[in-house]
Amino acid sequence: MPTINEKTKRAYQNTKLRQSSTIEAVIQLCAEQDPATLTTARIANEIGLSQGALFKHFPNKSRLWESVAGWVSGQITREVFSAADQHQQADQALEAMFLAHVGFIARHPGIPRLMLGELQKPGNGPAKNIIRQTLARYRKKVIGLLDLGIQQGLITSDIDTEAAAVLYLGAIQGLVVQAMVSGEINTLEQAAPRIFKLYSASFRGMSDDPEK
Amino acid sequence: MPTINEKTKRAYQNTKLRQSSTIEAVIQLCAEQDPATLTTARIANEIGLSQGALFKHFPNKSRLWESVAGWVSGQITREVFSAADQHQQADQALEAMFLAHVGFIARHPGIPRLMLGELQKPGNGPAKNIIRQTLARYRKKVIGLLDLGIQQGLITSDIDTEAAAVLYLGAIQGLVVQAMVSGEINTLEQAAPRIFKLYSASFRGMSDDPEK
DNA sequence: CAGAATAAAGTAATTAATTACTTTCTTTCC
DNA sequence: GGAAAGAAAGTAATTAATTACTTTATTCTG
Repeated sequence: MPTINEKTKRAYQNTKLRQSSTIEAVIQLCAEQDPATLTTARIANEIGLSQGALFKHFPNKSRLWESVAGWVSGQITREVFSAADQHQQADQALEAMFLAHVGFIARHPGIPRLMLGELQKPGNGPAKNIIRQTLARYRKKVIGLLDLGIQQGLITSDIDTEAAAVLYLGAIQGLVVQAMVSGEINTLEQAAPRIFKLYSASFRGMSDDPEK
Repeated sequence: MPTINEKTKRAYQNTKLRQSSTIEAVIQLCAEQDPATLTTARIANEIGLSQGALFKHFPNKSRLWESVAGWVSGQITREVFSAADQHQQADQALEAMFLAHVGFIARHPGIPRLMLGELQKPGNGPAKNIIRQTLARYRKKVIGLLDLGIQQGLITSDIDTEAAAVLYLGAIQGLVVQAMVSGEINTLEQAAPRIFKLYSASFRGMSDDPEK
């Protein structure tokens, strides 16, 4: 009953399977290579396929990137948002989101390179737009949670929510880029809580510490 | 006495002049194009030179990138550090540094793309190392100022300085990437003080507001 | 067996670098 | 100071390698 390991066993796989293998391979490869230098030959080789055969499953390279961007967008949104939705208190939701995002990146180290690589390109490519929309949705979620936190009295009411959203995303980026530079992806999850604690100090501010 | 406008007047320019023109052109081009797609032909055309002639002034493309990285590193370090050194109080120095950095990027919008593009590449290319060292030096400067601020009683003594340095760089990155995504470089300098104000709230924390 | 999947070979375009040769600038020497 | 000689900077064309994508023929699979 070849249900689970169908991917590795069968020699001839249908397009749907090949597509998902390809996306997985691209994300894997981005962990060790600049996306801009990723060739169709390298991708095909990674999934044990000839270069030409790749084009039976994707009409062109641009569409391939579009698929990858779509997968990343869906996955990151699902994981991060669901982490947030498990908490009633806004500050806890923000922290859960933060840690979920960093954890996701730690499990898929190629993704920052992938996203930055797309945003790098000027103009409005389809893949870039997907990433852009994902960031915009993310931003709105953060602002929404900050507003909720103000209502709940957990966040200073005089906070600049737009700036706080930028700083939130910047905190993640800073963390990730720092890890990318030093080549230590393993330190990511370890450092994440420290960064968030500092970040949250900017909007807790006040003197009231209910838990201590 | 052809001293000033030598660049535009002379048809045959010496290597030193051509090198600086090339660096300038590359940074200019990065503002509107992905560095990874920048060809020697495009660069040569920008400075009014044939493609082949470029190799009279640089032995190869890699060395060209190295020169560009070196220029960026020197310039950013000089401008940002000198801005910081004009203040005695650590918090003011940090703010001046922050604004100087953002201002520098606003004047050279291609630089983030350039630096991110280099950091994108895995391995240890010479150009990447220059960028890496620049960031490391920058990080140390920030940590040094935070320590000074603690001594001066301007910064909470229980602060996690390493995390604060990461968040500092992340704040700039977040700001810049946000602007890159939305395509609005003009909003950069406008938003910068708001971000820094929020950032600094994370280490001022306490209730004492000497100025209000 | 019929259709889908694959490998293998081919194409046209692009790119960094080289080459053969020309033009301009700089130095030398009378 | 001015011509002659040499160094430096320039062009235009070419090369070898690489790339995304196509075509053809073969092999697997329901």
